[in-house]
Amino acid sequence: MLETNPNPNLDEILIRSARLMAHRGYHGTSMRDLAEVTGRSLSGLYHYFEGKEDLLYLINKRGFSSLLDLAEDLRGAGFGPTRALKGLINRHIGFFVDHLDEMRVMMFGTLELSKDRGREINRLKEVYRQNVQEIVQAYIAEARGSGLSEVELARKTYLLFGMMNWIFGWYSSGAHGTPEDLADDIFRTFTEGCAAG
Amino acid sequence: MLETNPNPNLDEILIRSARLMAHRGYHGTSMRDLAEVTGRSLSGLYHYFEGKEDLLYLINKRGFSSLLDLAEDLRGAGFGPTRALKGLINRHIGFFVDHLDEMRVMMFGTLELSKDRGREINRLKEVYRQNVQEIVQAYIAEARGSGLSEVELARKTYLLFGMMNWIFGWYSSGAHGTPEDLADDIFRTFTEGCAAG
DNA sequence: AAAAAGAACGAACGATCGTTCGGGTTTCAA
DNA sequence: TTGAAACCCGAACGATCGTTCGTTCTTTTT
Repeated sequence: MLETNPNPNLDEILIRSARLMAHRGYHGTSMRDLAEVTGRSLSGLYHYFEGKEDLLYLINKRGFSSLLDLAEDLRGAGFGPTRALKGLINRHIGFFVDHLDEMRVMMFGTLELSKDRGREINRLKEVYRQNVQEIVQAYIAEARGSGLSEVELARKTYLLFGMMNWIFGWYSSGAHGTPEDLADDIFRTFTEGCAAG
Repeated sequence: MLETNPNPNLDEILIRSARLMAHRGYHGTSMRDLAEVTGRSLSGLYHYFEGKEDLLYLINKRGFSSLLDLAEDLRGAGFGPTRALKGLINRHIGFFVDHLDEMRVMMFGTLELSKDRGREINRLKEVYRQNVQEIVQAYIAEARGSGLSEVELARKTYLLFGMMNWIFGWYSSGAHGTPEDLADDIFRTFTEGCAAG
């Protein structure tokens, strides 16, 4: 028997809220807007959340946790450097495209969160970034035979994140190819440059 | 005699406003905050601007116009594909780092602008993007001997923008090298892949 | 010196914000 | 069938929002 979702309502509220916040920003979206779009009354929303910040926190926490799960799944597969890098880009882009609105909200940053919650989310982000950085490091070590300085390695990792995350502003699967095409393009550009293929 | 700034007050207001908006978002920054940080009274601000949206519009318009000027300067220099691409990345990153806060505001999008003003800013963005795309196209045509489909070319251009623009979230010149190092890293990664050098 | 224009201000406007409160339904195990 | 827990609501709270108003001080022009 399949495990049922422990709280389908909360899931749907978060998804619909992210859809609104993605297009208006956190401060630009009111609790009244969120109540309307989730088919509830304003006060009814507070049955599920302590406040507006809760929504932003949960969207971020679930999103980055999922990304982290994907990365640690990949680590368990025991791929070599090339397949690991390819797999990571595929998973990241796949998740991104499947959760475009939540990812857009996550890209805006966590400055509206409380100090503790902001730190928690940034910790998740940083752990994920280090996972990716290890994969990048392994790939580069294999491809060029020698390592990179810490600064250079971090920079390269950020450049990869740039290519992957910037899609929040332009990608639509209709006009720019399938997610698989996109992931493949990023992999080839990052490993061989833009004239590859 | 040097041409003097036609309105130094307005310039400083825009810069200080961008600094605040970059860290709190448009809706998260109140006119009272902006009045305080610019050393003026709330109502005194309205002597320079019709309203809050004016500030966002002017920050965007001045920023993208400057980028566009840089790109058309470059076109006038008559460089070959490789030097043109290198020059563009250098200029873009240089301007970005010199105007980090304004660029951060510009990255957030223009959804808070009126329909007409939003269209105007998006037109500036699109013209700049096409300038960059032509440079990318010329480089790829030379490097691999054959062209790319329209979809692939646009995608590659967006990937370059991703590497360049994503720095708004992570780059600090102290910890990640000089702007010149960064621009060089992006150029080499985009043209030869992450293991180049 | 007088007049016009520019720059800045405190006080207040209506609107909307996030949140709270007191009370209703519905659901379901005991 | 009864009672408790979960779910949901309309109405209102104080705070803050962007904006406007009438007025004063300062600078420039005539």
